[in-house]
Amino acid sequence: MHYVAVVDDFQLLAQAMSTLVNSFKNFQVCYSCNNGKEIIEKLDASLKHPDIILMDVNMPVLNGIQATKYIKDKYPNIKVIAISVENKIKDVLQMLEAGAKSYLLKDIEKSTLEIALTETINKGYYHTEHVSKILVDALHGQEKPMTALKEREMEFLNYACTDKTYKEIADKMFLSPKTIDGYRNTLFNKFNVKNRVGLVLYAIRNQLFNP
Amino acid sequence: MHYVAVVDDFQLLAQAMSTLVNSFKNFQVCYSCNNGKEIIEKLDASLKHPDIILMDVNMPVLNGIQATKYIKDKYPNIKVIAISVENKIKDVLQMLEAGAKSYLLKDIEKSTLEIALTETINKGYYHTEHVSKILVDALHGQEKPMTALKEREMEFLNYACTDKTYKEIADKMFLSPKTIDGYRNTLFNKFNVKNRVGLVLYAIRNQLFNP
DNA sequence: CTTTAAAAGAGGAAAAAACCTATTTAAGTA
DNA sequence: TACTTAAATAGGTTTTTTCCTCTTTTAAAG
Repeated sequence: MHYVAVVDDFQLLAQAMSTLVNSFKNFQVCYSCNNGKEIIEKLDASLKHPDIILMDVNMPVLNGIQATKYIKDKYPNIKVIAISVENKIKDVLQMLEAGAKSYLLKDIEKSTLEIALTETINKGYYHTEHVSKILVDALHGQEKPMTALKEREMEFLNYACTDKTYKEIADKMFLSPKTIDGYRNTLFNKFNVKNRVGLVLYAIRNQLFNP
Repeated sequence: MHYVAVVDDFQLLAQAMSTLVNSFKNFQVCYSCNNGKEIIEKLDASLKHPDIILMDVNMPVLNGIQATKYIKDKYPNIKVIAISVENKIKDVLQMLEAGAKSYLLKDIEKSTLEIALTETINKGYYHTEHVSKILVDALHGQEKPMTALKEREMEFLNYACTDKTYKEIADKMFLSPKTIDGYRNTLFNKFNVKNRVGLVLYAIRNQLFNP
């Protein structure tokens, strides 16, 4: 019998997922928490630890990436499986880098979860096709190392993602409208877009701006 | 025994939620679907209907609001309980307006779901404190209930949320650029925005467009 | 068969956005 | 200090967007 901890701020999901895991033959939930801080506190307070932690990525207080880093450092034998509703490339890479053994997406099925748990116990990891693709792309697909934006460019981008005119943005940033013109063209080139709507969408899709 | 249908694009949650509902004494899941279109097709195809539908709000293909409207219209006896990870005021109001009997938030607990199901069967509705507050605020604070978009307006909106120029959109929609001009002005007024970036942001923030 | 309302379309004008090609300024470095 | 580079800035032009007011067409209602 292998013991599993479930960590998810979405309580309904955490509890339901526990029920699901308990229905699997060789697995049993030992505890369920609602954020990274809680699971760490539980681990630090108890002598017997779970074999696997099903860890949500986006949580308040302490998110899955931070919690996983801490856990891998202090309890390297505990295997962490990341579970997220989002499949943002950044999240996946950060989570795996932090030490997660698997990364499951929201469109997973009941049986997949059992397979993921079993494989993680047996082979030490479980990757869906989707995640494997992200990993491969990240390794030799140096296509878009996403040129880091400078402070000022970032500031402009955030204004560009509002209904302000460039003149208004210029005022806000204490720059000439012509300089704003320059920032716009720079970002158009960096992001390979051709107008402001393209810029806004790119920013949102790459988490440079939260709508 | 009351029958429940679960509709959620998050399969893991849909299946887990089904397990949870099945564990309640007087409830049993009759079917589980992954978007609004699926549930409607199942209802239309079968003679025996569920008493309650647990309906996610944000789903692809056909979202919970649209599905609920259809269901309340065609099968007024089926009670819909909305479930959402988001607690956006607009979502709540639209969902209740569409005919949902309850609106549950992501921080719900196992027992709350059972209570919500029971109350909805007995009293016809179940509101958490949080949702009640939104309702009261909405009554006092004149939140305008988002005029529904027409088919063609929706189509235009989706094109407007791309980097296409209005001329290109006109070509795509087989309309004159001047008519497109009209659609734009209509939506500017409906959404109370003043330019295309505002339109795009409004669409995204209100789930009329997925970035 | 009118009356009415909504959708589609048009003309013209002003504002904003987008695209060039420059020059000036500031800052870091050999 | 002189050299180099990037940020800031200008001028000028074209295209697109936005905002008016107005007519035609279509569809629904009395």
